[in-house]
Amino acid sequence: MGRSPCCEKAHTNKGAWTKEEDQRLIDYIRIHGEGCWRSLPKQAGLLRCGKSCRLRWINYLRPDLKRGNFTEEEDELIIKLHSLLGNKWSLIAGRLPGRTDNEIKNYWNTHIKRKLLTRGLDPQTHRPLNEAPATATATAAATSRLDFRNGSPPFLSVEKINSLMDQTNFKNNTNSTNNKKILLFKPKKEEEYNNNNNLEEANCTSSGTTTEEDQQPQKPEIMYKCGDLNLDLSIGLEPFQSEPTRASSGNSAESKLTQRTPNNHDMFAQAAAVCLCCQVGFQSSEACRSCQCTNGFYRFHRPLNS
DNA sequence: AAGCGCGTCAACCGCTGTTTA
DNA sequence: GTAAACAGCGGTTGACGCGCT
Repeated sequence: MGRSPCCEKAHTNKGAWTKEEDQRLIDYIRIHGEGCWRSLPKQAGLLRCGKSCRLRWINYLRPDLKRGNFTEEEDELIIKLHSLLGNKWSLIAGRLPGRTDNEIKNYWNTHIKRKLLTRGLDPQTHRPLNEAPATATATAAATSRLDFRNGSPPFLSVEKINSLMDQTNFKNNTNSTNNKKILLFKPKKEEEYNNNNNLEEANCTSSGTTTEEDQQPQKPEIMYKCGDLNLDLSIGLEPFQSEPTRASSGNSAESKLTQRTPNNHDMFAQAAAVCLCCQVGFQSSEACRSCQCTNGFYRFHRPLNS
């Protein structure tokens, strides 16, 4: 049963790539495109395993990579995304066009960590360093960020949600049956209700302020979902039941979208997802351009070919 | 000039969820 | 239904370059 072995691991090169190997990989992908990493090395004449080829292409050879020279805006976006997502480098990279998860991870460890420390902030919790450890531990788990650790689904603090609502056009509801707070996005302008084909614009271009007249109750709430990022922004007044899944699995955030149980289905279906770029105040940034609306659902797109 | 320490980053490793035979 | 490989992720390692002594 099962598949046949992917490659002859005994006869593969390791370590730094040579220019010739790079060129072979580039030439091959230019002609045949990405994917099928298993058969790629053999067909491209490379003595590398497919995994190594994929990594080399994604992290180094892809033509759309920026490489180096992080801007101040990117710095701040990374910090904010990290405060929400934790060490989900691939998700963070998905919001930064031209950046790879590996590059961001390295940049975080070499630059941003230090930057936060000089600001007196804990790089992991994003809370002040002088905060009492016990308090910090308790509040970090309960209030600081989307917590994927220990397999728990993410949850946000009331203060985080209030903060996000201040920055965006959110309105909160309390679902008493589920004992969970649900965020509902409401576009500012009435015409945005009449323009359902442009929901993404309604979100991405909305300003951070909401006036009384904007709160028009006769209009239905428009639910936004985030396709490939689990921004199930509900908060548990007590933590969710932990799922026995591996916390660090990169695709778990996505797969959980389809792994919801009937018990929490309603809550999940109602949970609003948002454009993170807008959420963290980068509506006008380049990062926001990766947002895309599909079938009425709000989606984030990873950079090309990632 | 040599030795050392430190920072950077490409690449590897090991793990998990998904896919496929 | 099961087992094995694939794909992709986060964590870690080690080579390299640079600055300081």
